[in-house]
Amino acid sequence: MPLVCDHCPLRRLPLFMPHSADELALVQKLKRGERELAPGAELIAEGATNAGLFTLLSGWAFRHKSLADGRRQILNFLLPGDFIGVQQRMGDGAAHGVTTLTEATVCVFERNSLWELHRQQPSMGFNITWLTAHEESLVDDNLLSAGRRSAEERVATALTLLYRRADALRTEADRAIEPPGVAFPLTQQHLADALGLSLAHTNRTLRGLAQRGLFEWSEGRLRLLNPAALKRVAELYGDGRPPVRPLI
Amino acid sequence: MPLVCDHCPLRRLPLFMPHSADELALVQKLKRGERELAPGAELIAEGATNAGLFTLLSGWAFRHKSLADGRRQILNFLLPGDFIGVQQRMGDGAAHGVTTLTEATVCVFERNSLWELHRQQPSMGFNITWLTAHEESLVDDNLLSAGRRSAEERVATALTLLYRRADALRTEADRAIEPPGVAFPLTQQHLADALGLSLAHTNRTLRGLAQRGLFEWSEGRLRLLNPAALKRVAELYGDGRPPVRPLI
DNA sequence: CGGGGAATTGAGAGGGATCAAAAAGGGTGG
DNA sequence: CCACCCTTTTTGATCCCTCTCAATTCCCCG
Repeated sequence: MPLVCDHCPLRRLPLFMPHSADELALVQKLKRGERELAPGAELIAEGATNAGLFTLLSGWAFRHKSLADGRRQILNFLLPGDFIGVQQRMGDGAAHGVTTLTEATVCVFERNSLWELHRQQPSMGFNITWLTAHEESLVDDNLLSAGRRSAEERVATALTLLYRRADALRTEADRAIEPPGVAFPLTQQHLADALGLSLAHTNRTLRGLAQRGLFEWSEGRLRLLNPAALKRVAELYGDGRPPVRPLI
Repeated sequence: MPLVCDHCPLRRLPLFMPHSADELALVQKLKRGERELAPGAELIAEGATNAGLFTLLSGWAFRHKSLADGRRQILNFLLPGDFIGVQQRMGDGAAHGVTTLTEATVCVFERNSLWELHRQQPSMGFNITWLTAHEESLVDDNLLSAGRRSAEERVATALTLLYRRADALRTEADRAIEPPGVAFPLTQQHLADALGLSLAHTNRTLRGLAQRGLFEWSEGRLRLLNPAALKRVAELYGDGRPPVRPLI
């Protein structure tokens, strides 16, 4: 039986802002159900023009597009709480695909919910704009990396930013219980596709940074052993706490 | 004296969708005035956290971010009708800057208009989401280029896509009157910064394609002499007509 | 006519790509 | 518990696309 929004475990995390009863009721009303996905499942096919609308409840996924000969670019990674499918109907350009990295659960909305959310609760419309603009800023960062950063800088940047996002989804209790580091369910191939590097070079670069003691990545978990040094390599500033965000 | 929205020449273009009287009245009410900018003027400084909100009325501009040592990445180009400043307050990451390429005029809104537009006219809120999502899809394309396309493919892609956008802003009458091609107020340095290439290599690549007779770029105008061949090099599909879009 | 930005062109170096293959892991059915 | 297969990670060797650094040449403008 599908989850009641009000009981959604994500909402209890400090990362997400509280919503009013009216807002929650509307989201609940528009919710069509849930869908479980296996690792590597295509939630939205590349080129789909009228795909659905989802909120990622658990698991990781990524947006991607590719060229005819198979070269693939990962546009950004999706973590729990990310809203999926807003761009699908609004571009002329071929749309991107969305594929899961792990087992995942998504909350399913009807396509028209995008408009209903705006119409019935303008604050939720604003929240959608917020999320869309925020995701764009992630893509901006990735473009800066792909366009202007060296391989080493790209890897350091990606590890740091993904670590921060993953970490922000945990409670203090989680941090105490879990083994060190955060779950990091990527393959080096995924990282390479996200950074615009070849697999071989991504591996060598990772290896180089790891041997300098900056991080440890094994058994699907990532541990930053020297976050300050990573930040320096990546030329990152800021405290790294992702901003409190809405949850649709 | 500032322009009355209802008389805005942009609205007469078939590229922009019609808006209701209520919608227009609200936009008019939130409009604070206009601002004229010289070429190369910084409309929003990189790193500004509480910048303004604008609609580009005339001229070209671009969004960009850069690294400490000066390497710069242009995220996407802004043409008349583009809405500017939505992302500014919503990211943790440092914000991008916005700089003009030509003389430009922007319509100035108060920062809080973003919320007022959503609140007072949900349809305009939806339009803002639309524009934000659409801009994200442009950045997606640029990331695909920077990450996975060769220099030649990047140049062909950028020329084709920019040509289409510029062309869509003209009326049939304009096309008849103007000299061949579209106004293309870029410098090769700008193109290089947008594509993640060096200036020298961008020049050589442009030269190579131009000598093969694919396009002509001189005196600030771009003419596609062989658009089909360019599309082929770029691996682009679709008819290239940008979708009809809202105008805030 | 001088000056400054933009476009070109050359030469040489190098960061990553490619191509291959070996080493690790991780299931899975027998 | 083991043999086997498939995926992922590593590592090596070589190549080449693109960058860097430097000059020139253009072109526009005062």
